[in-house]
Amino acid sequence: MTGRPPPLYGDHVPDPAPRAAERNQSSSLRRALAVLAEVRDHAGPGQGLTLSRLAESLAMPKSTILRLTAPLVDAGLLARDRRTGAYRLGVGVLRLSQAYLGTLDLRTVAAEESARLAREAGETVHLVIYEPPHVVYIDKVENQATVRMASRIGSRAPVYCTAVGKAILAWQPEEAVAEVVAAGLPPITKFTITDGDRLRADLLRTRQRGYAVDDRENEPEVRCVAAPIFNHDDTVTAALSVSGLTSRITAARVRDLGPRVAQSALRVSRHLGSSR
Amino acid sequence: MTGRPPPLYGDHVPDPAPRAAERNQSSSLRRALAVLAEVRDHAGPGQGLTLSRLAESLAMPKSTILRLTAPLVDAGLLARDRRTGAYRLGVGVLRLSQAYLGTLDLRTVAAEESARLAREAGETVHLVIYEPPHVVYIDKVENQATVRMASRIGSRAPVYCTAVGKAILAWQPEEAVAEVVAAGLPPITKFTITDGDRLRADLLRTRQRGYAVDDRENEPEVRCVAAPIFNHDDTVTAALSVSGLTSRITAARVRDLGPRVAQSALRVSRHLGSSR
DNA sequence: GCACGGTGTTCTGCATTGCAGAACAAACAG
DNA sequence: CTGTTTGTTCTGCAATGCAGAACACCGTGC
Repeated sequence: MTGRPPPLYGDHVPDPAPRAAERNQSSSLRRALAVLAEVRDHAGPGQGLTLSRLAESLAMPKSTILRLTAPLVDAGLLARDRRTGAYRLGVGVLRLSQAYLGTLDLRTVAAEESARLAREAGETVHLVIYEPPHVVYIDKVENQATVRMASRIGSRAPVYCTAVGKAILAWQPEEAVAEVVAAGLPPITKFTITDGDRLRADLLRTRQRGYAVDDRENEPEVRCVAAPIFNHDDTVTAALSVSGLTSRITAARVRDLGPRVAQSALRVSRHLGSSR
Repeated sequence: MTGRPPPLYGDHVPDPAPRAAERNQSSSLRRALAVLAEVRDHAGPGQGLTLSRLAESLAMPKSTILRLTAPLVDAGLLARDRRTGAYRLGVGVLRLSQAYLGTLDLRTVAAEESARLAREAGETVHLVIYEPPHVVYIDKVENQATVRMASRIGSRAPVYCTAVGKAILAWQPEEAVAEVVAAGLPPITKFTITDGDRLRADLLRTRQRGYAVDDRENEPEVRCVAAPIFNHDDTVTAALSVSGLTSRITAARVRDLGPRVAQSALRVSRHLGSSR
């Protein structure tokens, strides 16, 4: 999407014998999706992206964008401010994501367990899936008592500095870990693990005790305990976590919560057909 | 989207002089979006849509769908089951909706609805957000006919004696109500509710009928009807109201306005992604 | 075993369809 | 009013997507 390879735009290679696979790339469709991505990434709460700005940043003629844009607006994926004419995302995207979340059976299966965990722990519970190289939050159960955190559903987070990420990564093959390390481990807080060997040691401990811990590695005031959810083929593509402010989740509490989160995740795994 | 007019697909009108506007319709892009919509609408939790089924229901050749689909998959809007090859929505749609919800300016979303409400009711409409322990006026649409009231945008008001405040409070957890009561309910007018239990009873009625009423509780000559606006996570942090002088807004008129304000607020809620 | 109806995928000539520059219109700013 | 930005329409050119047919690939059931 952001990193679509060579057929960037404007590269007209006068290929004498263009293969079919190289011809049929739906360039217009790809460009339309590039427009969509551009609007998604650069559109502040205040204003959207104007036609000219889009044309400039995507290096396309305005007429092209106008043409590509019309169907997107009709479909509700884009909307146009009727005063300024600026583009923003449209309500249609909500329909998409709602439908998407509806198709996730993991969410349904885990719902009961998440709710119980949230109630018993009195903290916020998150459910994430693994979309390399990130984890994506697909469900959240909040305890009503605490200060509300921003809704995370749909947002992404790095693998190496979150409990859920590490819980998943710990059960991936070594290559996956190597890739994550190779991609770099930029520090988010001063507690973030930025060394590959230390990360591997942490993943080993995670496997041994059955749950992962994020001790202020992603947010300065948040501790987080997560356990892997095993698929029907015993691979790990999801995780369940309990997180909260450090004032509430102490080191001692982590040792109490860990096994309970692992238990909950295990029950979900069983529902999915895991043999664990 | 589902009801796009003539250029359905396959209608080749042998127009001798096709206008530019009729030529540039990005038919391929439109068809790609039709594919997306089809997957969105017909993809149960269990399985996705197979290529052949898509081709059949959309009346397109399989090769076309395959070609259109490739970029959508690359963009993450569609995903393909690696075993069955069936199409389902991809995680990319979450990124879209996440971005969409981030850019939402409540004012913009509510603007259209507020204007209509103001026009139909012929009274002043207010939009407020909840900033405990107050409500803050963030937009106002006046009817030109009446005497103008002092501009309220940005000003704060107590929760317990305004319709907007009560509309919001009625959908908060009991702790929030307790806090408000604990902070005290000083009388503003002689109609102000100053008793915690009476306030709770009023909030209960508000929940039951779907809108809140301020009967001269904040200003001696003003009646006000308000309804809650639900967020994308179905919490309430804003409200919409119609207010006017008691001479114009009678008790009977309140019963007429109530459901209409509730309707308007509901429409705004839907735009914000509420499932209500 | 081999035909079968069912998948998904590749290929290729044809012309429809999208391309982009230029020309136009409209809204501001100086 | 002239200049500079914006958004929009137009149109010749050919690149690009179109769709049918041909291919490869399962499984199932005579």
